[in-house]
Amino acid sequence: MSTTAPTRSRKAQIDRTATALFRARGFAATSMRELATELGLEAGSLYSHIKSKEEILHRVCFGLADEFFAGFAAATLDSAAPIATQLRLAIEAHVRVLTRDSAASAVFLHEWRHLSEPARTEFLALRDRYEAAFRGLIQQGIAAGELHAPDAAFAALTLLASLNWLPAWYRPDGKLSPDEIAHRLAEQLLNGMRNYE
Amino acid sequence: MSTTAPTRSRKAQIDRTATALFRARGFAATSMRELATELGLEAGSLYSHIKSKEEILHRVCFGLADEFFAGFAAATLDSAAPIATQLRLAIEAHVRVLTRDSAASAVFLHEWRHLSEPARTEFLALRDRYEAAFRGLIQQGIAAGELHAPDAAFAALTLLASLNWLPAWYRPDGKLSPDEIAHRLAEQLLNGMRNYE
DNA sequence: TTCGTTTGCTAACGAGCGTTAGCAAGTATA
DNA sequence: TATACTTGCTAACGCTCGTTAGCAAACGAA
Repeated sequence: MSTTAPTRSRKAQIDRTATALFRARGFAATSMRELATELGLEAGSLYSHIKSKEEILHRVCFGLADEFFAGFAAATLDSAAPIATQLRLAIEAHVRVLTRDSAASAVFLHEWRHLSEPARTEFLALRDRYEAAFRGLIQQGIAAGELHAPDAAFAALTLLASLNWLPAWYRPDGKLSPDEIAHRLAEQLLNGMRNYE
Repeated sequence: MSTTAPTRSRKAQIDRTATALFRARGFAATSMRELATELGLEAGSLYSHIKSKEEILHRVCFGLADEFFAGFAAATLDSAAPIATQLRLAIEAHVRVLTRDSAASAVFLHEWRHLSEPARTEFLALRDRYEAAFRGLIQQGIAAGELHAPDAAFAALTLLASLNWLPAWYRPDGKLSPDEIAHRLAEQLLNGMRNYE
């Protein structure tokens, strides 16, 4: 294990730096020479650790997909709990993933289109499954009378859209902690902004 | 006027085709040769009509910014109207722009980062101004007791995030018309999803 | 007819791209 | 000390990129 540890860390370091660049400039506009320079290497040296540029993107996108699914599964473990509670937990889990690594999240959200087939199709299938999970939760909530919405699919899209905008403005040193952000998002989405006096 | 009409239309045709490609592949991953082929031209011929690839992006991004500002101004013309009404009108205006040309909207939302300075900074300033306009409206609503939210800035971000996800899934031939979409978005954002029986 | 504009072509430029081959130094294990 | 692996270099490959120069056909306006 100790023999492979240095490899892993160098590889992980490449992934991290690449993720930051992919986020800032986009996948296509980031060159391997830029990435190498950022790491203090020559471009060719990168290929002692990775197979291709796209391999990095693949790892980031699918790695984050795993995290999102794991978070959702944990949030809905207690299927007897009120749907509103499960939904709140799922929102919090989602926000936790987004805030733990907002650069990787931004890449996950925007750069997946540069995956070539068949990875691209596989990725979209995963994303659809995740959206469907939220949609199903909302549908259950409507059926149980806990939630109201004219269209669960529409509500799910709006909900995820609000959450997924987070990496665009979240700063780890901002005034709101991830938990506070998750709480406010859940409140606002569940209660709306209208004041009934 | 008839002498400049063909020019305009050819240029506009290039802009439209480029916008569709920029949306589908991203600005950096779209080549001028690809664009030319799509138009039935050779790459060099494009430069009889445009000055550079970035010029197209610039026109799309700043053109849409104008449309968003015009829509907001029209929605808030009657400043004596209830804030909830103005906000609803502003949401509808925003959705109308997004649905009228969802390809250009997607480029506006995601590809502005490929503008070079100083255009990039100018663009971000415009975007900030637009966000501030929504934030101001929400603040007024909170002060007037029509809306409730712990943080107007937070609420504005969430609201725009929900709206701006629209180009990602909107289809002109879908079952919901732009007006219905705008109405539902406004309802859901103002009322939330929780059911109070 | 003449003139200017629009439109488009071919050919090429310098530059940068992702990636590979071959080599070598360092390091940990046996 | 011998072995294997990690890490990184230099040099170069074939390719694509955005863009330009120069030329030519078509066409409306005078």
